Formats: sequence, structure tokens, C-alpha cells
Amino acid sequence: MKLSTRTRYGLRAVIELAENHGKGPLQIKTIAKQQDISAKYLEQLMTILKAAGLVRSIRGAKGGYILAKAPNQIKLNDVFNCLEGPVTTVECVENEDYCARVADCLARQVWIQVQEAITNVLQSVTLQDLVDRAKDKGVLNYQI
Amino acid sequence: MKLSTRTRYGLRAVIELAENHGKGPLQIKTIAKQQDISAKYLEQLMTILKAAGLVRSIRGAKGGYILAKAPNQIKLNDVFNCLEGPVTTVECVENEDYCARVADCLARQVWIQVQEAITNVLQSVTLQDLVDRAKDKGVLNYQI
DNA sequence: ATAGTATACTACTAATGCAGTAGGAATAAT
DNA sequence: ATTATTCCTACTGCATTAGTAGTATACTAT
Repeated sequence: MKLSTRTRYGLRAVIELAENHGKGPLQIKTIAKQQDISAKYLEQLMTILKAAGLVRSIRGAKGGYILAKAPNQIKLNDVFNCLEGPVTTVECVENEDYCARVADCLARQVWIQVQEAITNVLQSVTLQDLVDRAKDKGVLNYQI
Repeated sequence: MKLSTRTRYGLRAVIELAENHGKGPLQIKTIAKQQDISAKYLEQLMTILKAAGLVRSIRGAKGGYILAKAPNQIKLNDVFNCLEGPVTTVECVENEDYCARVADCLARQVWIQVQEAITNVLQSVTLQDLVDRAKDKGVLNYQI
């Protein structure tokens, strides 16, 4: 089970925006270079993040992207959801009509546990938390 | 993020075996019918489970599959690993050489947290636990 | 022995999603 | 006008998933 590069790249881009929050827009070109990501691909990811209401775009020269909300208002879960899709280990966890035997299903209970564990972590951390972590360590924002 | 049917089917098959533990082999045909899975596909999954040392096969007439260990010796993590692959959210979590900036990476720390949360759940439950749960409820083993 | 049952092994396939690439249109600053 | 930037649509190569198909091999029962 691996994360898509979509999610990895997307989170890294959003962290960059969080670190630059309040200092004007960052351009795709800039982020792509900093993070060593294909600019054209990142462009598509930003479109997804924009559609999800996490970032805002400014067109034209001197344009770019900024966070749509304050970094402490954006949970990692928000970023994860719109890029990787909802944390749904199996269909029946959310959609109870998917299978008639939902009530007694052993496997389903396990997958619910797993799903909750993941969501717990992602709900508990905001972009601001990550920025603070970096400040605490006095390091630049380096991600893979 | 979704589980593959490989993992879902595989877990269900293994739970069947756990419930039948000590009562002789179960045949692919039987499991497939019970769980409404393609027998030919399940055959391949059993091969994977066998290679991982989780089940043993008995060839020929009256053959089939049994668990290679007692149900309380098989963690869900074992099943998950061989079917879904290791719980690796991102490459750098296990492979520190993957990126030079591992030490200071904000994103990596998050993915480590997520990965640990998942593994915690899967490590803490054995097949026997699931069988016991079913007994407690007095229901058959129904999964999706 | 032989017939029947079951796994073992190898190969193929259709559909899907991922990770890009490409090119031009729209918009804003200078 | 020119330049810089996002916006939009389409295309592509690759890997994976979820199967299907057919034959070989091993074992049981008679």
C-alpha cells in the first residue's frame, strides 16, 4: 500500500505555500524547481487543490498560488482527501448498502479500525503544525 | 486510498480457514463459492499465501488448504503484507537512502505517523481474535 | 492400473489509474 | 504590445489489477 506521487507532491507543494503564507503568491515554476517536480504535472495537482478550496490562484504575470485559508485551518486530512481520495479501505465501511451482511462482517470491523487510525492522525495535524515543527528545528522545509 | 480485492478476498479466505482450523482442508472451490469469489483468481491468491508460509496445501483428491500455523499465531499484518505489500506510505520511510534530506523532512514525519497507526492495528489482531469475535456474537463469518 | 479430484504452473487479456507531456487559450502586469 | 502566468483539453507509455484459460502434476478411491 503506497501513496501516489500525486499526494506526496501535493502535500509538499501545500507545505511550501504554508511556509510562504502572507508573503504573496508562489508560482508553479518556483515550487516545481524547489521540490524537483514536473511543473506541468504540478499544474494539474494545483487545479485539484484549487477545486477543493484549499488554494487560490492569481492569474497573469506576478500571479501564482496562495493558500485559501490560514495554515492552521487546513488539516492534512483535507489535503489527503482531495488528492488521494477519501480514506476508504473498503467500500462497505462508508456504504452500508454495498453488502447485506455488513452487520456481522468480521473483516469490515478490521478495516474500520484501520481507517479510523489513519484518519485520527491526519485530522490531528494542520499545515501550521508542520510549519512550527520546521521552525522548532530551525531547518528548511525539505520533503521527498 | 483503497485496498485491492486481492487483500480483501485473501483475508476472507484466511478467516474461513481459521474457522475451519483442525477440521481438515478446505478446497478452493468451497471457499470461492462461500465467499462469491472467482475460484481461478482465488487459486492465485492461495499461491501467494502459501509462498508467504501462512497456509499449506494438500494436493490431489480430498486435498485443499489449511492454515500453516495456529490462528492465534497469524497476525492480520502477516496477511496484509503478503497480499497488499508492505505498509509503506512513502519510500523514504523504510529506505533512508531514498532521499538525502530525510532527517529534516516534514512530510516524512507525517507518513511515518500514519504508517505506524496502521501497523499498530494490524499487529494487534490475530485470526483467532476474529474467530472469537464471531463466536461472541454467535454469528456466521460473513465478509464483503 | 485407472478414473476422478484437486492443486501447480504458465500465459494471456481487458480495463483502469498513474505520471507525466504537449500545445494553445485566457488573463494580468509592465 | 509583450511578457508572464494560470487554465484547459487532449494525448501517451507504463504498471497494476482482476481476472480467464489450458495444461501438468499429485493424490485418493476403487
